[in-house]
Amino acid sequence: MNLPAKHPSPRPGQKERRLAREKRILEAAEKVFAEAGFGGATMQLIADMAGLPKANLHYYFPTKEALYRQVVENIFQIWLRAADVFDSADGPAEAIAAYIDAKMEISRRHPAGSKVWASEVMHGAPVIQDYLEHTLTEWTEGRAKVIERWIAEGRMDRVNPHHLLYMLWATTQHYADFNHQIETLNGGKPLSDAQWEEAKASVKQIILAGIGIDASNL
Amino acid sequence: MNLPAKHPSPRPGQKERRLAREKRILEAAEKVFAEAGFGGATMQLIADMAGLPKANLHYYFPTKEALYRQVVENIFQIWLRAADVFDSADGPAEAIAAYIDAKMEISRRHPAGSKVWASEVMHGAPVIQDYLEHTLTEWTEGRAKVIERWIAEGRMDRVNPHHLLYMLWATTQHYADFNHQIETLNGGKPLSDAQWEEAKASVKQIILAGIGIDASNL
DNA sequence: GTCTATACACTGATAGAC
DNA sequence: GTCTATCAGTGTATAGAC
Repeated sequence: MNLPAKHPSPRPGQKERRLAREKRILEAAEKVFAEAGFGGATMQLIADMAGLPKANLHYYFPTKEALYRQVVENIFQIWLRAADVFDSADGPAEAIAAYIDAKMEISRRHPAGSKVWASEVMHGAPVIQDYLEHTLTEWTEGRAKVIERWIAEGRMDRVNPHHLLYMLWATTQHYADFNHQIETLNGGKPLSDAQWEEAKASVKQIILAGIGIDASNL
Repeated sequence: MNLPAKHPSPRPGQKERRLAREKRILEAAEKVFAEAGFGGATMQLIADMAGLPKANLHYYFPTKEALYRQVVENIFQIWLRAADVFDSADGPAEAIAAYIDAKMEISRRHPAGSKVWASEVMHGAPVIQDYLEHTLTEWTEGRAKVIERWIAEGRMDRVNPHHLLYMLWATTQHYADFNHQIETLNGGKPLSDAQWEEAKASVKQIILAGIGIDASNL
């Protein structure tokens, strides 16, 4: 006799199905939140894009805000992984070049995520404020100290470390957040592979030279 | 006897009153659109902030979109005025330094406007696309040519003019669009006068050095 | 576990009294 | 010219059938 368990016996493959569907929802949500903002996004749009009935969203994510929160936290994780490469090299030239490459690659592959992040911060970080105050603050202060050491060791010009970091963030994320403007100025076409390489090279050229680093051997 | 005209005889001071009220509405709208995005903004919020009944908004601006459009166009005008200083100097050092100063000042004085602009572009420029395609494209191509001439004349390093312009926009606007993040990293406090000066100096230092310009005499 | 139907709140916008 | 009252539409969220 079949005894359907009240709470579903986690049959093999069942949990995976659920996770796969959650992932589809999160990807759809990221796109919709990026295109319309939190206020302009509707559960209906997200559901349509994920290919399931609207009410079903509320089964996986109880509220619109919970879904949004999950999207933003995922983006922060991607941001953190890119931040790691800052420490993978032992000198300013390699570290900053690798960081620029990593962040430019995120802007290229995850423009929607970057836009959601930008929108969240622009609106005062209503859901991610604790991450800004702790994780981001610690990371920033730590990296500022590293930069100051490099300066003291004479390996780069004396610059304000915070403003250097802001410039790195601003410039790399601009290629995601303002990709529509960049495409319009590019004749309405997305940047080609070669143009992306030139963008990365240009950013590295100006910033590295700007802090007194000879990048000719990178 | 008093003869109230059907269509109000434009009494002295009447037109001014209307213009003043429109201005109050536009300022309130800019703030609300910046804080909540187009989708998250409500006519009720804007009306409350402007200090008049909701329905009255529709007397001055027929639809939410018309009000939004006016806000965005005003911001574009401010952007254009700042762009003028690019041509006011005859060399790259003065021109770019003046442009950075002007755009940083806008970020400081008009953060809400900058956020509305960023949001508009991030969402694909639904109302401002024609400005991007014409006014902005022409300005950008013109300035790119000027930069190329400076390069040819040996007055600055060979860099891609477009990516230099993107970096200028990204960096200066970052101080408005991400001011909440910057304030959080500044211990929860807005930048002081001295810190703003240091920000401007840092941006100019890195970018000018980055394109091979000696800024010691600026 | 999944979908249909619906409750309830709130939005942009308007009609009509003043 | 300005405000009060209200409408139609849409949004989030849920109850309950399957």
